[in-house]
Amino acid sequence: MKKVTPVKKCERIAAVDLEPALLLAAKKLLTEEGPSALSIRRIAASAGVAPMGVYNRFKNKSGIIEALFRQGFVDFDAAMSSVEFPIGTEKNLQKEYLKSIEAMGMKYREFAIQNPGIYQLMFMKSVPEFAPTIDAVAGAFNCFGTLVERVAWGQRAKILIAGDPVEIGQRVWATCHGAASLEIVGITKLLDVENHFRMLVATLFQGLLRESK
Amino acid sequence: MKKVTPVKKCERIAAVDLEPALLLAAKKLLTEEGPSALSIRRIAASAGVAPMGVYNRFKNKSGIIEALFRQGFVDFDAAMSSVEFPIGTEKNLQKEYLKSIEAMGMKYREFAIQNPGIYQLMFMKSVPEFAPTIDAVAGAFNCFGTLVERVAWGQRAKILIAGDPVEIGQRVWATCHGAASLEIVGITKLLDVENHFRMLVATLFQGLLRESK
DNA sequence: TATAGTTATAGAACACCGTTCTACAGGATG
DNA sequence: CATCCTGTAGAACGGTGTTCTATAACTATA
Repeated sequence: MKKVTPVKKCERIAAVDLEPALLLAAKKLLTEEGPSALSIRRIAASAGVAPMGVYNRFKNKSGIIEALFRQGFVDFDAAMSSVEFPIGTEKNLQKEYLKSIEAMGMKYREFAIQNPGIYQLMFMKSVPEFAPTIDAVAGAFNCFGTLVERVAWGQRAKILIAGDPVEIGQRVWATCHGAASLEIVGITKLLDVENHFRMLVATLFQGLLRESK
Repeated sequence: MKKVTPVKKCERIAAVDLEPALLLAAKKLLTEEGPSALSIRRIAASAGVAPMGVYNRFKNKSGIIEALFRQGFVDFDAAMSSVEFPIGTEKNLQKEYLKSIEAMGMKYREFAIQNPGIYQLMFMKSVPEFAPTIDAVAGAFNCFGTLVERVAWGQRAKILIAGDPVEIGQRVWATCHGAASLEIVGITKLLDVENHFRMLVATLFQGLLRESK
């Protein structure tokens, strides 16, 4: 028998583009019913296919969840990067800088509460059996770079205190994450959570300012 | 046949005190293998009993998890309350106050990283199918009262800025939780995470101080 | 002491889960 | 047309939470 070069997957045309349909179904289940609804059978059924349909497109359950994880960081990065940043008008620089920082904080919160399922998947290990691969984690850390750059920018402009911008960026991130995650899981007695978030970020940056009050 | 008053459960003497054994087994599984190891069958087997042994002591899986949840907050409260608080020596009051705040923060982190399974159960919805009852949540909020009191104390001593102590307490909590939870799930590039935690709390309180720098 | 009533127990059973295996249908290649 | 490969559905395996059933053990009464 003659040996035949296998037909490459990309050369075949699928009847329907199943992979996006599966991802969409998974995201929908995660958003509407939470992590425990994320089962292979339910994802497959939502996309109108047998469980094997998932295994044909992804390695296993972790595979499809990792795809959600990665897409989440892409969307997150887009959201954060959409926040305007001051150019450098000299006069009200500090004021404008802090305004854009506040806007970033509020954008962070907005992403978290509008995509709680994805947010928990990204930052809160909400699917116990899922651990992202090293590669996916590296991709996730890319968005952190944007934050670090903006911290470093504030330091160069003599607005923020000196120090490792990565470490200070992590302080900012931890602060936003703390408030957002407590809000998502509903651990708060506050009525105006949005204002609380704003005040928290403002307090942190008050402590990060180079100049005295 | 004569109607007999049922024997009350508390009057019976169990062969072994199974309930604590089950809770201990559950805690051990959670700590050593994570939330996905928390199955009725494994808990029961660890305690040397059939699955029904769990249902005889607790309503269902949520029941035994809620017991872990409640015990977690008791332990947490004990840890936090163990931190010394300044009496009021007038002279170095602010310094001592901030020192005790730092100690509380570090105690918070210590609890989280020494009991990551329990911490995630308490604050991070790590068991998707478990939601604490209203009663359990109310108990959980008790520990928050300690923090609020200490914030209010700092306000009365003119150390901290004015404002709703509950809201400000939540700022402190969110900050500690953000750093601790990111550390637990391993989302950080920092080498000295302990120092980062310390600096973060210090930064927040720098922003909460009434006096200028 | 003997009997009746209650409880806790083990084990089977049900529906679900992730995953793997098997058999089959459809299209591309020779 | 014959062959090969791929994607599919469905069954199957061991796991899960939960419920049901039958039995054993224990308490309380006659």
